[in-house]
Amino acid sequence: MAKELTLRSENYSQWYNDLVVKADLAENSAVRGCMVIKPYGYAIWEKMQAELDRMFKESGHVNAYFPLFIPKSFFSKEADHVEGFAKECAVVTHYRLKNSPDGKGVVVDPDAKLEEELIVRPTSETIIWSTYKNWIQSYRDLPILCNQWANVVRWEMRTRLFLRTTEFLWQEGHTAHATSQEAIEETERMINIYADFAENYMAMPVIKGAKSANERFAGALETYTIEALMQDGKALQSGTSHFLGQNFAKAFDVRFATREGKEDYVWATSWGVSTRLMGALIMAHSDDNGLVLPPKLAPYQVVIVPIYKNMEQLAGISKKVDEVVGKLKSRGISVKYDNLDTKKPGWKFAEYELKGVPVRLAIGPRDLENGTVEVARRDTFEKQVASLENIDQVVEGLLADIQKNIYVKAADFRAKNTTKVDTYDEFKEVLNTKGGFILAHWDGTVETEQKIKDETKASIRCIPFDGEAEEGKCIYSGKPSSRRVLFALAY
RNA sequence: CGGGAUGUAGCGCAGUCCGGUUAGCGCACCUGCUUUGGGAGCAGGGGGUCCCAGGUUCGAAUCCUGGUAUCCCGACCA
Repeated sequence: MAKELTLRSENYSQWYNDLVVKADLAENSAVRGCMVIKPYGYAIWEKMQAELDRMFKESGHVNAYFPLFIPKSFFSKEADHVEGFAKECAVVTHYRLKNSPDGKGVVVDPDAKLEEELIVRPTSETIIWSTYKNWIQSYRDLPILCNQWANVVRWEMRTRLFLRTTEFLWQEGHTAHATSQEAIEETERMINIYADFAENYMAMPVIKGAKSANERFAGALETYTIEALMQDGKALQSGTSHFLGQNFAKAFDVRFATREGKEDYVWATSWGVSTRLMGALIMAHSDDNGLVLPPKLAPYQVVIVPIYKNMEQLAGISKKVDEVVGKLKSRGISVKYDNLDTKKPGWKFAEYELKGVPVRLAIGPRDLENGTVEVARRDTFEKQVASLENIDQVVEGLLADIQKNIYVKAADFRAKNTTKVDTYDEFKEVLNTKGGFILAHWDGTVETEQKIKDETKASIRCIPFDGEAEEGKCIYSGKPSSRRVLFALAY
């Protein structure tokens, strides 16, 4: 029996443990706050990776790889950055183990102490900029548009499956430019790519905007973000793109000869998305029957379940299925035929719903006689009987429809849960009863932002790019404001 | 790192307050038969350092002390 699940319980951790773990996505590891991502979950990540990587390359970027370990001294070069990152890091102090003198297990060999400690990268700005220094002499060496797929470690106090694990997988882009203008354009280009990916592949609507000074990345002059709304009414920062100005170039002394023959520091950006996107995908679309995956990211878009009484019947069905599989594949549709004899059809139906497979085809003796197939869609649970003749066309249309439908559903949800408020009382009222995104006026000061956060836990998620200019008064201080900003409780 | 809760079979739990047969239940697993269009039924079976280390006791899953892990709430953060 499927377990009764309450999706909006405000306890996603419980929900993950009950549901997602069983859907083979991830489980907590023995290592503090780290994830074991099981094959099915990893297949989803690989799909995301493939699409993002393609988008990066189409916009002129290349991949590279930098070391996991960063000498401690690298961190003392960028003051703001250190302020933001120096605290919660894993530090390597020794390089050897030896047998314990008491014969029980092993101990760290005290003689193998490193002269300089190594930091397990929490992000790679410092090591990459110390490398770029050697790559850049002239404007002819610019721009550098590198991306790295890697794991990073941040020793957070509190971890949450997918959203804030000690180790996580991500990509981090680090670019170097000759002009401020060019770097700003790159920062914007990448946040747009992230938004495109979120909306058109993950089927998850996002709001693009700039972070307030308070929420900015350590060492950045400007941080752009995409913010998504989860089904429990909380916001999730799903991707960021930073304009770093010349901060890192100055810290790592990366200068170049300009076209005019002068010397200048290079301009930088960095941008990244992580396995947190898998959390976003799950929380944005799933229902009490399990995952709902957008067809563009589903490890297999179609599953075929045979229904039979004996092996002879199965053989007949399998023959027919082979034709269907061939037709689907020729249209670029990924399909899994589950002919395992050890599970029954009902079990398989439930299992693939849990895994979020967008379309399920069931073929039994009845269908064989009539030349039909039962087609079921995951997002609405609707079933129809279709002819085997043009099943590939039907499925192709259905996949496109599902991709669109779950986006529309999420967009509707967000529209219903976005509220404009004009007073602080109203603000608190909405926050406590309804949650979601709140659009309100703000006086632009760090003090006000911080006070609102301290009193309500709500933070400014972003200053939306597409917000209209509108005169108003700050809900907290009453001072004048020229536009609304986006508030929410966040993960 | 502060507050709270919980560690008993692969998973979910009861038993702990008030110590006392061989530690129990559901799911899962194994065998057999019947089943197969929405997580099958019956019968039989296997699986436990009761988180770890000490202590109290004739006797500890249960009481005491100290660890440790996980989860929730804060602080921190992609």
